[in-house]
Amino acid sequence: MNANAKPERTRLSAEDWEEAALSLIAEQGVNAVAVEALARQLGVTKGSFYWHFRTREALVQAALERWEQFGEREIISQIEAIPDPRARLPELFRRVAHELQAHRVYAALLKALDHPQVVPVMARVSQRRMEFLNTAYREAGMPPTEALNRARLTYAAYVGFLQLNFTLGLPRITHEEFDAYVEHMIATLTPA
Amino acid sequence: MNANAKPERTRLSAEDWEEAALSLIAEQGVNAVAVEALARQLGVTKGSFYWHFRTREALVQAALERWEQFGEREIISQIEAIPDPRARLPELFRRVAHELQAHRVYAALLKALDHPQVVPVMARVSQRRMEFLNTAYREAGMPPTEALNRARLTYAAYVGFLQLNFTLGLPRITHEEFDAYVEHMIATLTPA
DNA sequence: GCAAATCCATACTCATGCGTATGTTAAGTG
DNA sequence: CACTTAACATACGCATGAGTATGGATTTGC
Repeated sequence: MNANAKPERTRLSAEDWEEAALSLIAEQGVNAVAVEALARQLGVTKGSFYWHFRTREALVQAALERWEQFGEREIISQIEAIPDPRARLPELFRRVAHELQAHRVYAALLKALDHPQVVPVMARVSQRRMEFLNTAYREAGMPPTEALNRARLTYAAYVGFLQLNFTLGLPRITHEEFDAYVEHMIATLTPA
Repeated sequence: MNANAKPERTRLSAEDWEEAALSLIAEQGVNAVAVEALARQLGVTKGSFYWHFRTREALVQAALERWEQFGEREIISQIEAIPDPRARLPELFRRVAHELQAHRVYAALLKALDHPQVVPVMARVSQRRMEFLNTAYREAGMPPTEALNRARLTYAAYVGFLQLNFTLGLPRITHEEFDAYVEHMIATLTPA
């Protein structure tokens, strides 16, 4: 019983360190990733760490690239499975809105953009997502130029929303208010 | 001649330190505000600093509050001077779009939101600006609930745009593209 | 069942950056 | 011109956290 409450005294791999670093980033930001602190949390010491990684920078890099690979997939494939192109965008909005838990790492990285290592990762991820939005708008019947600008606008609104409501804790919006806001977004940013 | 190229060997005041800290924040982020580095830049040593401020934290706090006070005023009063309420929002968008230089501090603070001292300042500033947008939308004839949501959406788009284009250097948008984007924002987010 | 990897602990070094202690110079002020 | 105070210099202490050196403990392959 109780397979991993006491961390299941097995030996660690590099991936274990990367996962631990990622969840620490999600909770306390990139700057909180300190090797001795992480080691304590994993029940080992620095000696272990410096066997798996040459430097702290290498760990952060590996963790970020790991997140970049396994982070998105889920929702995108779900949305592409929807047959009617015009139904995809509203559905995308609602899905994203109600899985904000999955966006905690993204939000955490947004508020760590002074760290030079996260900037290129976030740039790539944001670029891909905006291109996804771009084709979604075109497939919904929007002319190319307008679709690109609308994709930019939509993704900017998403990023800004995370900043304003996650990072800054602006006056706690209620659940009903939030749903109304999402519907307002759909009505404003989505083609009729 | 040459009144302040060689820093004009006069003695410093607390305000001088705050201004220096602010411009350093705008260029290199909050974490770059180190007292010894700042002292070198001002041509003095730590001894001077710890006469004016009790701690580094106090300097950061003072600099942020200084920015909070003298940061906004300009544009808001200019916009309120426009007689036709429906003309204010488009004009606001265009003004803000072309004075992005003035928003460098705001962008710099956006990417330093892991620092606990900047969060409350940014929360207050963002709140005030959103309320300004809110009344602007109502004065343009929008019903209250919709106006509030539209204000949230607009400001989120603004914040997100700064993040995507300032902090992340997403594929250098051209001048014409940018103007077209602004007009698209106006068409999408502004009442006809 | 024993060697060679693999994984980890212990005990350091070293740089950075905040803060302190105390001495020194330049302005005022009576 | 004495003397007080604002503004700075110099030289420390001290905590934090990265990285190293080296040896001990476990696996794993043969």
